[in-house]
Amino acid sequence: MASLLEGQARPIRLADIAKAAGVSHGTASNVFSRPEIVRAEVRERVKAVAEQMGYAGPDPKGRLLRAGKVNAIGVATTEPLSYFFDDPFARVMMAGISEACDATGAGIALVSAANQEKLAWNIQSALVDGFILFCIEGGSRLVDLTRERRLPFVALELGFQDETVSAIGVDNVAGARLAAHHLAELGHRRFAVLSLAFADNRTGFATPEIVRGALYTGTRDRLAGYFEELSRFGVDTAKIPVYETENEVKSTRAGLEAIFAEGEPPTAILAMSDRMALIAIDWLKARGLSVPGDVSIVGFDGVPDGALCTPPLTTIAQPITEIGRRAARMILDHDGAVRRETMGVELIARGSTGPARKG
Amino acid sequence: MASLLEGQARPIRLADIAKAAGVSHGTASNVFSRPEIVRAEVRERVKAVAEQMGYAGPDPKGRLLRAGKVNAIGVATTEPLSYFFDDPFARVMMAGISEACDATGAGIALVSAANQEKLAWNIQSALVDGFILFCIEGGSRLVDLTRERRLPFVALELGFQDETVSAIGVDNVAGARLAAHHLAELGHRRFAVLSLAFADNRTGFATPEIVRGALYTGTRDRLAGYFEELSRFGVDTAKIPVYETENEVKSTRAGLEAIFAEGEPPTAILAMSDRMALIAIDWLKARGLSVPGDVSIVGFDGVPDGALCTPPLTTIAQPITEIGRRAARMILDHDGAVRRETMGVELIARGSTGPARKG
DNA sequence: GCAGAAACTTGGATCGATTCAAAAAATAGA
DNA sequence: TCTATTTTTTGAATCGATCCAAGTTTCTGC
Repeated sequence: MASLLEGQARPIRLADIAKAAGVSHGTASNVFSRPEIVRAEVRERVKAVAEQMGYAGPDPKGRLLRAGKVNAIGVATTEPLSYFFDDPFARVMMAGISEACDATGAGIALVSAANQEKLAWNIQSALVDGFILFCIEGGSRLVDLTRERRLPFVALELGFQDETVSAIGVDNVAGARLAAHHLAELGHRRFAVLSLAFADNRTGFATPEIVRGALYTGTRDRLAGYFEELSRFGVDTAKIPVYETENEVKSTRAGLEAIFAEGEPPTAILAMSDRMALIAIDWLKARGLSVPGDVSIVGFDGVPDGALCTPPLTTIAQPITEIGRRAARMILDHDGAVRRETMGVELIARGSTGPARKG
Repeated sequence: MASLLEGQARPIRLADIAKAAGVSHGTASNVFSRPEIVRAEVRERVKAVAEQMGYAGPDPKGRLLRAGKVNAIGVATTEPLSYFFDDPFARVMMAGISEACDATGAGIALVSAANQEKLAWNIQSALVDGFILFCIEGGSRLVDLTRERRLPFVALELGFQDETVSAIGVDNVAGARLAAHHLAELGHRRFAVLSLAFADNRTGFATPEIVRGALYTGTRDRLAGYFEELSRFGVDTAKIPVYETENEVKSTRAGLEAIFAEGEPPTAILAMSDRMALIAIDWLKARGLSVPGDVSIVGFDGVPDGALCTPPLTTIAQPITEIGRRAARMILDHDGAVRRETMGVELIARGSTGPARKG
C-alpha cells in the first residue's frame, strides 16, 4: 500500500533532501554539483539522506533552466526520422556529427515529424543549443522555421543562395564538371541526367524554365557543371534529357523508364546522387543492359555503398564525414558569425564507367 | 553598433513582451500557447510587440520545467554514438523506434560518450522521458546507471536475468536450435561457433567455465540452443570450438584464423550475429573457400545486408523493427509496470548454407 | 439600467535546480 | 583570550515559462 502511494507521489526534490538533512538548498546543491566545497561530514550525511529517500539526483530540467545550455545539438530534416538510419549519405554525415559530439560529450537530438505542423512544433520545442539542417526537400521551409528559434544553425548542402545563413557544402559546379569530363573523355556523347529536385514536389523531365527558376541552387549548379563541361566536348546539351526525381526508388525508376523510352538511349548517365546511381545500376542490370558495357554511370556523393556494389560505382566523392564534423563544430563553438564553407570534391573512378561503345 | 549590443544582450523573455505590450505574463503566455482564449485585439497587439522586439517564442526550457515532460526518448549505448548509424542491427532497430516516435511526435535523443565517466554524466543529464538501452558490451553498467535516473527504461536484447528490469528480446534458445537443426539436416557434423561476448572485454576460445559464468545470458542461451540441437544429431558438442568475439571485424577474423588453424576445419559455422557471419563470408572467400560449397554459414539477427551479399545469408531473423517499435511504445505509454517480452524468430534459408561435402 | 452570464485578464504560486553575496563557524596566530 | 583569516553554510534571487483562482470587463436579455 505504502509503495503504491509512493509510486503516485511526486518525485523527491533537492529541497526535500535539504530539509530532511537539515541543510540549506545551497549546500544540498553543492553536495551534488561541487562536492569538494562541502565539509566531508555534511556531504556524507546529505548523501545518506538522499540515498535513503530514493533521490534520483538533481533533475536536469531544473539545472537546464538555470544553466541555459542544453549541451545537445539538434539535427533536423523534413524527412521522417528513419531517414537518418536509412539513407547512406545521411548516415555517413551523422557519423561525422557523432564524432564531433562524442569528443565534447554533447548529445544529439533528432528532430523531424510526420507532418509539417508537428515539424514546426518540434523545432520550436526542441531542447538543443543549435541545429544542423538536412536541407533536402522542403529545405527552405526548414530554414525559415529554424530561423525563428534564433538559435545558431547550419544548413547542410547549401541549397540556397541566402547568404545570411551559415552553410557547408561542396563545389557543385566543379564536381559536376569532373563527372562530365570523365565520361566525355571516355568517348561518350549521348547523355542523360538523373537530377535532384529543382523545387519541392516535382518529378519529371525538367525544362529550361524549371532549371532557371530553381529553388535549389545546388541542383542547378550541378547541372550547369555537367553542361558546361560537355559543351566543351561539342555535345549539344539542349538535347540531354534531365529527369528530376525525389532521390528514391520509385521516381528514379520512372525517370529511367522515361529516358530509355526515347529514341536514342544514352550511353552514359550522370546521376546527381549515388543513391540514384545505385538504383540505376540495378534497373539497368535487371533490363539486361551491361554496366559499363552498354551504359556508364557516374554518381555523386561518395557513399560507402558505392564501393561495394557490382560494378563498383564511379562517383564524385564529397568529404561527407568531414562536413558533418565541421557542421557540429560550428554549432558547438558558435561565435555568432555566419560562415559559409565550400569543400572540395574528387572523382573516384571505379567500375561503373568505361569507354563508349563504338558506333 | 546597436545590433552589436543587441547580439550580446540577454534574450528577450516572455515577461519583457508582456511588459512592453502592457499585459500580464499570464495573458502573454496565453497568446502563444492558447491564443483562442485571448481577445483578438490583445492577441494581435502582443504578437506585434513580440515580432518587433524579435522574440523567439516561448523558450522550451521554461515550458519544460513547468510541464515536466520532455516528449523525447533517450536511446543509450556504451558504444560510440556512430554505432547507431554504422551497425546494421542498430539501424533497423532505430528505424522501428523512429516509426513509433514519428507517430506520436516524440523526439529521439542519442546518448553515449567517449568514456565511462562522461557516459554516466550524459545519462544523468539527458533530457528525456525514458530510455531504451542497447545492451551490448557493458550492458550491466548501463542498466545500473540508468536505474539511478528513476525514469522508465527498457533493455533491448535481454542480456540479463534481472527480472526487475523491463526488457524485450527474442527466444534465443529456439532461434539457435533452428539454426543448428538446419545445418545438421543438411548433413553437417563438424561445427564452429562465432560467439558474442559472455562477459565484458573478452575474446578468444570460450571454455565451459566461461560459458557457465556468463554475464550475458543471451549469449549463453544461444550456445545452449546450438548444443542442445546438435546433440540430438549425435554431434559431440564438447569438441566444437566456440570463439568469443567483439562482434566486429578484427576479433572475428582472429576467431576464424584460430578456428581454421586447428586440425579438422569445420564444414559449418554458427554465427551469433549476421555481422560476424558477413565478415566470415568475406574472410572465407578471400581464403579461396567456397560458401556454401566448402563451408556453410548461418547468421543471427536478420539484417537487410544479409539478403544483399553474395551468397545471400541464411539466418535466424528477429523481428527487429517490431522490437524497436514496441520498446518505444513501452516508454511512451509507460504505466509503471515491468514488462518482459519475448518475440519469436524464424529461419530464413538463403544461399550461404548447403549440403555438407561428402567424406 | 441592471442582474447575471460569459469572456477575458491578472498576478501570485510553481516547476527544480544553481549562484553568489553575506553570515557563521572553524582555524590560526599573537 | 582575542583578532585575523580561512573555510563552510545560508537564504534570497534567478532562470523562463505555465497554471489557476480570483478579479474585471463585456455582453445578454428583460
